[in-house]
Amino acid sequence: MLTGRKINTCTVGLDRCTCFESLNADELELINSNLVEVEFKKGETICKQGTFATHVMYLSKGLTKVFMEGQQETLVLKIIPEDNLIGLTALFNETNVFQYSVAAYVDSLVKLIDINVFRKVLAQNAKFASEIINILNANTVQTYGRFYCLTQKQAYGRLADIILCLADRIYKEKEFELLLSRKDFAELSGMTTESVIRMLKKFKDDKLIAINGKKFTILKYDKLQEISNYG
Amino acid sequence: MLTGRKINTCTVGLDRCTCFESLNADELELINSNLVEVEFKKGETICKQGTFATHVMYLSKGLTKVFMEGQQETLVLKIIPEDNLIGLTALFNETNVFQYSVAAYVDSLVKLIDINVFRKVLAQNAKFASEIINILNANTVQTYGRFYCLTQKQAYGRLADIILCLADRIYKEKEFELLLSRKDFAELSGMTTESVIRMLKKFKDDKLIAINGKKFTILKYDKLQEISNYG
DNA sequence: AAATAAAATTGATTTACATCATGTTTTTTG
DNA sequence: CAAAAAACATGATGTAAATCAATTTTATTT
Repeated sequence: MLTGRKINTCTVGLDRCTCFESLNADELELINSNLVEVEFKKGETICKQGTFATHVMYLSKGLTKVFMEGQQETLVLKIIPEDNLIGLTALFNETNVFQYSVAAYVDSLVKLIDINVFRKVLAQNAKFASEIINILNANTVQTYGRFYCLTQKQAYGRLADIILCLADRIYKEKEFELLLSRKDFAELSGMTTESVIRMLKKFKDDKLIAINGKKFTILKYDKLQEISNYG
Repeated sequence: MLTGRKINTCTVGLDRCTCFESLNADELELINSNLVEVEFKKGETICKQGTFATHVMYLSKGLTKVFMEGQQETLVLKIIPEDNLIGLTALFNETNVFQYSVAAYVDSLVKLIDINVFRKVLAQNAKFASEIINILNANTVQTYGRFYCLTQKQAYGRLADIILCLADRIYKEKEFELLLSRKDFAELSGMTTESVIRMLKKFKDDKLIAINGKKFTILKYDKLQEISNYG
């Protein structure tokens, strides 16, 4: 029996990243002097699966997806909104290679932090390391939730989930302009584009949501929540 | 394109847990004096989703599964063989509650380490913290692999996967006595018991494996590997 | 603004796997 | 060692969602 917080496909946390506050002036300076900020356009690849991990990334602006690429299939592991660290998994990876790709859903700003500098600070500042453990664990729990949803819930539930996630955690409005294409949306909810379209239409016909081009409006929040909790 | 190591549903790493070697005598003593060892019989619950996380666990002997329980569905997140830490995710969890259950596949021996003592050592020993980050990341990468397989591969591939995992990583033999029931086996490969039985029969008919009661023998390793890489 | 390309939509068909039903072993237990 | 209960096995049927095919709408380029 799942207790407490509802499990969803969404991986967007509500907390702000505060780990850098545990650094002293020297450490902060060390990080900042080994950092470059890069702009990525919508759709661009920020980090490519299989390449050497030379940086830890901090998304200062934008919205990204972290995903695994197979022969033809691709799996979105998580979505990462601004003010979050990306690529921590590569920190102590014996292969030193990114196990996933990261791409920008919208124009994004990314700070690239030298991975060895990051490692150095970790090894000397236990408080900071604890904060990072904290972040890693929060991430893991969220990914477990998504893992559960994508394997156990059926398509309508997953779709309802994502819609609520976008409204609650990304746009923070019941009405929003969807920035993702139907294809991205489908990938995110683990189904085909055609299925997403058909199911969105069903939601629309059932007056759970209103869709006007890219504008989405949630009409029956509770019903969607119910469907999300397995519909 | 997935590069390097093959991705599989198996979550059993090959490395031994060495993190405690970074502790000094005092820290080790602190851990050891706040530790009890408990025996769990096959099938017993070691840790229950939703309960307060008071301990980090170290599996000194046995084989366990970490799983999420839903209304009716259950998802095996990972399997954990001996000499591994369990429950690290709970370390900094704001809710202080286990997000998953753990159960023993076979008779197991578990060391329960007081979570606050563990936290204390983490906060004072950056080297140890780094090792833990290492473990967390290795775990995450493995879980991502399983996540990918369970969502993208079809049933035959997943089943081939698990058989290879057991042979390669658990029993380290091409012939082994399966300790799991068909039901457990099904749960682990993300399908129904009936499907597992049917597909095992197919593998048997195709002379990929031989089954004699609980005894499994891998006959065509390469073919199974091929099926696993999406068959 | 016409031409071209890409994205979105709709319908028909297929399929992998679950579910249901029922029978047969194997294991457990009084 | 029967009897009851799990676990294992197999066939028939159902179905959620993918795939395939075609059309319409929207966006991009010349």
